[in-house]
Amino acid sequence: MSSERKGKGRRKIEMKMMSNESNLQVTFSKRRSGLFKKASELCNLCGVNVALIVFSPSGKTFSFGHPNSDTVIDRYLSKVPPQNNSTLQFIEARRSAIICELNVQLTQINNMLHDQKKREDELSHLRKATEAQFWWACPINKMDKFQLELLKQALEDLKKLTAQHNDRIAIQGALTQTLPFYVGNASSSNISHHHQPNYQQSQMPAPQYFHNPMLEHHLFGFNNMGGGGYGHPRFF
Amino acid sequence: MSSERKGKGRRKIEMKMMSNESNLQVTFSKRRSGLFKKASELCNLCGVNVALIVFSPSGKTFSFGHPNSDTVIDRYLSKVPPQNNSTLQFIEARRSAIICELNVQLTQINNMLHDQKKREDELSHLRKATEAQFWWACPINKMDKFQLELLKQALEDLKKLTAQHNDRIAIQGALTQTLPFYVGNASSSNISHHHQPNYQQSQMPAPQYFHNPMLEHHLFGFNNMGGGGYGHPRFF
DNA sequence: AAACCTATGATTAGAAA
DNA sequence: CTTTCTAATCATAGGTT
Repeated sequence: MSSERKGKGRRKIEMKMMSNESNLQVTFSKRRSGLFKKASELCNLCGVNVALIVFSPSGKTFSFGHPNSDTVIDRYLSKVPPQNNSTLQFIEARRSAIICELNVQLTQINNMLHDQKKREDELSHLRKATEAQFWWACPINKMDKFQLELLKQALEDLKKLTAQHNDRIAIQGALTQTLPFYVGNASSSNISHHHQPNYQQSQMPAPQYFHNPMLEHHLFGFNNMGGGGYGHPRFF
Repeated sequence: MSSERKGKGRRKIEMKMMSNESNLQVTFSKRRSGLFKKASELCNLCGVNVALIVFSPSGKTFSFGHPNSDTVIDRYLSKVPPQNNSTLQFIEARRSAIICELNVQLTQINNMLHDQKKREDELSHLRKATEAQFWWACPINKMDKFQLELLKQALEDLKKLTAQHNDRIAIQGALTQTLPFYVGNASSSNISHHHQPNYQQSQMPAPQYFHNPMLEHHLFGFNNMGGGGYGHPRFF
């Protein structure tokens, strides 16, 4: 489902050390170029001092500076206190590690957010589709005239079916008393039979009896509202 | 035309020092953040040494380093020869200026390329539209059966029109001999009148005589092929 | 200034050369 | 290692709040 893709264009990648060596090489090359371009653009647009130094995995040095990398580095080094004692270095190293860790966490959280948003959208679509398909499963006082007409028709159909069902069961019951061992379906008979008095199934006709799914919801609704009488429920 | 935009989303900007102060401030902020993010991603993905230093227009210092900016700067400074003499500094300055200049030129060329491509697309679309509208202006041997039928009908209509035109002119000629000084428009008469004998316009009936534009192209084609006779041309 | 929005320009992952 | 191509993803200019 979520793994299928139409195109094979750019894909999102996990923001962690790439394992594939050759892939890493290509990615490094591309992203280094992009990074230097961005630095250059920042200089062109804003005319600020920038220094950028990158060592490639293979040890090659790349640098960029505006107006000049050494000038910017000097300015930077003169700003920071000459921290040559081990305590400051330790603090610096720990800070760096913490930043890296926070970066990873941030990325993970972003991914989770993204996934969650996607799922939300899917659910929203699903809900809309469901509402369209099962419009009749909403409270009656929210239906429009047309929907009420449809429902009325369906309920009248149900009434007929229920009456037939009652008749059938009554006749089956009568036959049972006459022929206690006969059990069968009144498939080809217009005359229905009666059911056993100790009928232990649902108090309701099984939902699948009714071909129109519109009815199921309202049937159960009525059943809950009504006092749950025993015997054959009558709806009209 | 080219200045109208549907949406008000991102627009391309010229890659030169921004003049608007507050705009520059915002852009600097956004792009600085993007630059540092990219640097961080390069570290996360490729695990390479990176140092990035930026001084804001207002003088604030921003820096990033992996594993640590000072470490990377030290490594960088130990790589480059301690160039403290004025010649090397001069060379460096000139190189920097040249790079800036090249950057500007590159941007301009890219813009030209982009514009050219856009114009190309527009022309392509225009050509397609034109081909669809003036399908009948293509060589006859490239038409399909249906198109040939249409053209045939149009040419037969032309034949009739031309015959009528000839008759009209002949009658006009006769009238001229009878009424040599009459000049006027035959606006409300079914019988046309004459034009001056030293008629200097086209040897062809004016194209607008024919209501069907399909004919113009092929008429001129035939006219060029024929020997360009004088008098009233006859096409069929 | 800072954060958010949207349409659109820019970058780049993957595959191949 | 660098480049190219394509289809996605990402970044951001200009508004708005």
